[in-house]
Amino acid sequence: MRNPTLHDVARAAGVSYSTADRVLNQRGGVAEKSVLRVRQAIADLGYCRDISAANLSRGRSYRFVAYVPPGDHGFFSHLRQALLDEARTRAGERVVLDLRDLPPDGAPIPECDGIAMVGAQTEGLGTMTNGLSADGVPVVAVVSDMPGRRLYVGIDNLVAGRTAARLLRIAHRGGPGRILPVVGSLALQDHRDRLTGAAEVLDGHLDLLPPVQVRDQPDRMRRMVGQALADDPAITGIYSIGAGNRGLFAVMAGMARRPFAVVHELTPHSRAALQDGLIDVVIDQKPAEEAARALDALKSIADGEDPVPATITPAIFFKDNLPEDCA
Amino acid sequence: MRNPTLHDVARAAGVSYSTADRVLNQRGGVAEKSVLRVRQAIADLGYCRDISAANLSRGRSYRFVAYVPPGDHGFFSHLRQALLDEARTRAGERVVLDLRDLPPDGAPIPECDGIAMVGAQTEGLGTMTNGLSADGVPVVAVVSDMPGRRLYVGIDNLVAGRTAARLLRIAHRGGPGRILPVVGSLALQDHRDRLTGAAEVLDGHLDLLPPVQVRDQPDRMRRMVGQALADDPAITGIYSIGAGNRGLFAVMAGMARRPFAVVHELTPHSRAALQDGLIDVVIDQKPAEEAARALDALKSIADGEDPVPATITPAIFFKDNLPEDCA
DNA sequence: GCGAAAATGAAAGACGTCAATCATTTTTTG
DNA sequence: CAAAAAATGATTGACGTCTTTCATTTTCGC
Repeated sequence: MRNPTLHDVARAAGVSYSTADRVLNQRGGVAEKSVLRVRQAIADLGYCRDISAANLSRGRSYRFVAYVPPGDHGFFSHLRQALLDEARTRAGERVVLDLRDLPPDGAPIPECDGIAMVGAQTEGLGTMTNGLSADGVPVVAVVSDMPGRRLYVGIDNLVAGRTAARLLRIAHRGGPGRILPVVGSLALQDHRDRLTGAAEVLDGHLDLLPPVQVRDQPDRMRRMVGQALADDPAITGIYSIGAGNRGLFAVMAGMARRPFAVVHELTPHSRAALQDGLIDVVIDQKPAEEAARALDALKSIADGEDPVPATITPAIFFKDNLPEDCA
Repeated sequence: MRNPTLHDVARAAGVSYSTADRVLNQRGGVAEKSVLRVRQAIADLGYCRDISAANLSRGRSYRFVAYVPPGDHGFFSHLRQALLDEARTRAGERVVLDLRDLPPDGAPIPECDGIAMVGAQTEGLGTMTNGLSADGVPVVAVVSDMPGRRLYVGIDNLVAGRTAARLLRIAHRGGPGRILPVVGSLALQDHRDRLTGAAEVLDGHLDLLPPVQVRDQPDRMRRMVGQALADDPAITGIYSIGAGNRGLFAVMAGMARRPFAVVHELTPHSRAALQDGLIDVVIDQKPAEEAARALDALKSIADGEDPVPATITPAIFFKDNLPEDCA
């Protein structure tokens, strides 16, 4: 009925609790045949160490540090909130989260059991190998991947780009069209990935114009996209890959026949634009889910398990399937 | 640094551990002013009971029962597998899941800490009030809602229908079209909801034909949809609301100019059909996520917390954003 | 102010694991 | 075979909470 304990395992293996413990926790100094017998007993009984009891005993808490780029609005502020919320609901499971701004290059590595950080353009933690920072702390990349991390939790941006392109193709019904891609910067891997994915699916079906770079700035977005639309009235679709979409919405609000528009990230602004019919699709990476999965992963790693690479499938929102809670 | 313990709370409140415990666990027999002082101390220190320790002490395990309709293929078999997988990864957290077929009416209620069941057409557990079965066991509805449950974990079928309709509208680019809805049965609330949602969004834009009922049977689907398409060559879109889609794929495979097709649930068959271009969109309710959220909810309830109503946003799959793992 | 009732305090043994110590047995080595 | 080394067993006190028991103090009604 109840799960077997390590005592049961020891008894079944015909060894003492100490020996079973030495095997389980790899303390060494155990004869090969004893190791095998204990392993066998563990397998036979289906023993599964009680993590709660173990953590209680160790007096251990999961101290995690999350690094998120600063900014008190937009996507990253959502992510921050999601991380804090998620950590709070796990407070009873001894999870303590320390949320910080992305550190400058060469900042000291905090003493903790794991780090979640937005990858991207930063080198904050210096070189990492085997998913560990220089001090041996496991690092999980969130939202944006980075080299050397132990695990990446986030959407596949290539796939996101392909998704956007497929929606654009559907909206053109197989007919011709000209698509304007708008990126924050081509220096960002994420943006390049989305663009590449889109190009793959559009290729041979719709024309993909050279991308406009707006540095995630609304006013720049407004100016440059407005200009592009004026220069080329044949534009039938827009794929906004980065941030600063308020500028896009402003442009769209002033148009009679709008091109089909796909943007990223559900925010109060994009939500309103969707509802008002200024844009057609929002591809959202669900920061709440990313936060939850990131903490799951950090906990798994801290427990010595193999973290399950939870792929986040981006949500696709239209005017008609917006979630009720204001995001 | 470390979380305060109940001892700390007692000390801060100037009472004994016993009294603090009596307040925390509502054992009664405590003077009002002591209750207030303890509550204050809990708030001041931000005390949060260590659930692991509590469970360890109680020798408690979370014994949950899940009722899923029988069948060794298709959606429900996915759901079963997802539930088992999810339970296994939580075995270390004392979660024990007993997976059963949906019981006949009036079956005895198992002794356990919570029940997850697919709602729908069953009355298996008899009357429920306040989310509790007759024996006081909390019940969570999964996939399909039911009256009297404590919480529903699943997608909003109205929204799913609206989503499908929006995709159909996009695919028609504002032009005219005739949409054939295919349901399993109009007796199923879920199917009616999806149809209603679709009707809302299509209204005034595309013609929605009377629904075909195929009882989730592939051969019936094949026959009836084939007939409908032959009778009305002007059909430009199909929304398959229920199961039995293999029949649909067979019909589509024999057509030169296919209507735009939206179906539900990602299965090996629908996946293949999507990749082969036989259909255009799959709306999936992500059984793995539903399983995870259902267990989350049951655990929360068992811990006496208020479960967070985790809305599941259906995933929208095209040919280009299919997940890698075979579903 | 006296007895009864209510409130409080003190203590102890679980729960399953960890981590350490020390004694004892077995195996290896020369 | 004796000594050294390796392996094993036995035991103990945490960790934070639950639960129960029993003794003691405070409060209340009359």
